[in-house]
Amino acid sequence: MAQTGHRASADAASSAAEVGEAKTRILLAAERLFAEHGYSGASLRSIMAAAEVNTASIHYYFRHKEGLLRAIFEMRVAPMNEERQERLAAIEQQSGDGTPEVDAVLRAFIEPAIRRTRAQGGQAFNRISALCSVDPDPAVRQVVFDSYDTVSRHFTALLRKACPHLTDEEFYWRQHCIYGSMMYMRTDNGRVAYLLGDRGAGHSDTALQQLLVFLTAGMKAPGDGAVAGA
Amino acid sequence: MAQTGHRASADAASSAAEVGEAKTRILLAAERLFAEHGYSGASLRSIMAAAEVNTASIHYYFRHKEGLLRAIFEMRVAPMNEERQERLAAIEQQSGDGTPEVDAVLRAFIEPAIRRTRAQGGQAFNRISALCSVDPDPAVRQVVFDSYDTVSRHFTALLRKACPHLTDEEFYWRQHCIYGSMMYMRTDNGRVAYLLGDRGAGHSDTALQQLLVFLTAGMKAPGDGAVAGA
DNA sequence: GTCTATATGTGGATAGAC
DNA sequence: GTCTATCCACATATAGAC
Repeated sequence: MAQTGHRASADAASSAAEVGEAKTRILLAAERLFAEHGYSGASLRSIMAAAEVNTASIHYYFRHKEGLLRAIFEMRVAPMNEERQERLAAIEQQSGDGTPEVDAVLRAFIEPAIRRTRAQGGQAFNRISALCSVDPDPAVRQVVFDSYDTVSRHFTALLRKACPHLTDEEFYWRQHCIYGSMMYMRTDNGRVAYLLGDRGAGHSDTALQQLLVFLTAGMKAPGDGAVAGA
Repeated sequence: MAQTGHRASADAASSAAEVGEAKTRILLAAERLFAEHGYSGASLRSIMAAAEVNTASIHYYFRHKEGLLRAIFEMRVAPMNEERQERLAAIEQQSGDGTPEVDAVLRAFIEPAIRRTRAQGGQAFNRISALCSVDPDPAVRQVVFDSYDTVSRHFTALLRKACPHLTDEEFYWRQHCIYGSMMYMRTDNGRVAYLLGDRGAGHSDTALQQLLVFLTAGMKAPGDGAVAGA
């Protein structure tokens, strides 16, 4: 009830089921509408109507539209990134100077991003994240970059160590396949799960499983150097 | 010079280097700006300014913004789809009742889409196509759907025959990886090549090569049925 | 066919009363 | 902190003269 002065944090979602203070209602409504129509496609007016707040409140709490988007990202990405970092660090420590397992590195990075079915906004955010990651608007790209860059670098460095059979250029392009596959999976998965609610849980598991199998095989495939080995 | 009454066709790009009649200038300017800022991010005003035409001409030639987008798609996709269909049909005929090669089917579908470096608008369109394929706007999705659906179905059917080791659900999700990888590759590839001009040709070849290696490995990876074979 | 001027709608953001 | 009323920029689209 109190603490409206605090910035948007991870517990915003958990307290959502309760009475719903204005700020939380705005965040959840925005998340839903951004997922449905994209960032630029969802107007502040439609968000205000869905959240049942007045015209000025969004600017009061979030300054501007971009601030609202950023708040949503901070709310959702923080716990995801924590989990990713922990798991990546564990792999790093375990493998020492050797080459880590491709499969494990991919799973550590991807699973926390895909498996977000609880707190019903989680799946909607999957779709937002996917859409924003290819949005041409520099402001949007900046939000995405700020949210993911640190962990992504960590992931990339570790995955690179796991793929000594690839040249830098080969690795570069294959990484595109990883991000693209994740991105596409999240748009659809987000849409499906949004429509199906909790019934989408089974779908989500299969999707994750197939994604990991696919990407692992793709990264392990020999480069130009090795001809038929591996 | 004449034939301004004809609808936008494949030769619009080739005659672009000439004097440049208004309609062609609009098409090329729109292609460039849609690629740069996305469909909804590029205003008709900015397009008119770039094409050096007046406010009314776009509506005169294309009725509305969506008509302009559709004209661009028709101009670029028609030849691409022809090539795809030919190559898919060739594989189909060659393999008869047997199972076609995964590698060949993927290449037939993907190569015509990625290798579009000539007619400098080709790469810009790659990016437009990628962006629009995940655009939440129903009108945009309709344009994309109308352009690609027929050939996509053909491709899917043939690829399905090439993957008897997968269940329908496994196949469904792995297809997401294909479309996602293509999509992401095309956004970047389109951006890079747009900035680099013809110097991006080498990049384009490597990108295509790695994409095919990656996707082939991913699709060939055994499903749940087969455990360690292949 | 080509242009200028403008209609009409909607967006984000603010001022200022309560 | 909360609300109403409004500003202003910019979008698509059209009317109608030349």
